[in-house]
Amino acid sequence: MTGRYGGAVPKPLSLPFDPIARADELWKKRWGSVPSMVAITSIMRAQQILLARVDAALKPYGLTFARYEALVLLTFSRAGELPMSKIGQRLMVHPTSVTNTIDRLERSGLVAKRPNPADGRGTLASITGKGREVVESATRDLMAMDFGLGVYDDEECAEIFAMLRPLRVGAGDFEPQ
Amino acid sequence: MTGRYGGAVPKPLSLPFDPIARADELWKKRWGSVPSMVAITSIMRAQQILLARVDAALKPYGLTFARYEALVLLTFSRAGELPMSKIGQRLMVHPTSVTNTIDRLERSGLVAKRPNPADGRGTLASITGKGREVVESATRDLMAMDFGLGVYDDEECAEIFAMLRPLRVGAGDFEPQ
DNA sequence: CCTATCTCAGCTACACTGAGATAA
DNA sequence: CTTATCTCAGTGAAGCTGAGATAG
Repeated sequence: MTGRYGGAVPKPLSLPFDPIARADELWKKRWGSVPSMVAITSIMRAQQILLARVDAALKPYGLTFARYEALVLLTFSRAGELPMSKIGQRLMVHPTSVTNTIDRLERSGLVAKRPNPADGRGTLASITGKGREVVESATRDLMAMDFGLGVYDDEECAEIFAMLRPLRVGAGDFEPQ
Repeated sequence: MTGRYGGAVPKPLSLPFDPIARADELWKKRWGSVPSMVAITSIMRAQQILLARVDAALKPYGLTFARYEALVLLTFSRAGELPMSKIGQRLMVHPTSVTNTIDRLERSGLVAKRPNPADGRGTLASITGKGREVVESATRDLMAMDFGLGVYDDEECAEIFAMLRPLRVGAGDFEPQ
């Protein structure tokens, strides 16, 4: 915490006004009312805040949120292992990103890789005992901090989920119902 | 579009179920009900979807959303110019990121830099005529696509803003009221 | 002297493209 | 042969730390 650099991301100077509301006012005068601009800016900033909080909580484990999600996904599978391709589909990430993520988890000893006996082309990523321990501890920590969403109660969290679901449906993530 | 790579980010295979709802079910059995996990995952995915759409729309202009936001901010200032430090505070980004962003805009001829006459340490970033043209065109495009939020009407966009505001307040972004 | 502003070098995490090996 | 799976190399955008120059 040496560099103060004027107060940027971690602890901003607390602007005397809501920057998004301010942008909305100026936007209206120039280009007309655009509620979607206000909404997207809110989502972008929310993601930034939450990712910073969660990544900070995961740092002691040498995990990022992306790697944590991969570990959880493996935990949820029957045998504790999944093909790389399945991981990419479920986490909505690029295949080369899966390679990268799993390689790092492997280097940390949290995941092992082995050829897929059912498909000579494929590779299985399987969670190790150490991986299971780490995911348990990390999950306890994240739950204790409500994944950075402590200002909301359970019902409000459910509303956020419901509110954003149509966007995911519209993006073709899954077949509704 | 040569690499099909199994269908990842651009056009997923459309899972037969909602992956977040599925995770919620499995999560409940193992760690108990955690609505905040569902909410954060929704926000992360929403941001990913929107950023991909907006960045695609801005690509013809050689802009990213981050650079576009910087241009808009300059457009909103009285003289079309702001100190680098102010830009960082308003956009909530790191000072070195401001340097990087503005340098790229300068290389594209959309922004010019000059020493701050009121503060010998500081630098002003000022939008150029070309920068104003580009931001006008880009804004027209983004508004035409509702910033990727076409599935929501104006009222729903306002709800998203209202819903996420307490999170930004809690992060110390600004003083409410 | 201390603080503020900005830049640079270097690092990390991540997404993507393109190419290629291997197997279904 | 075509398609699918995965890896590697390289690029680009972005964030951070640490250090240092310069000025208030």
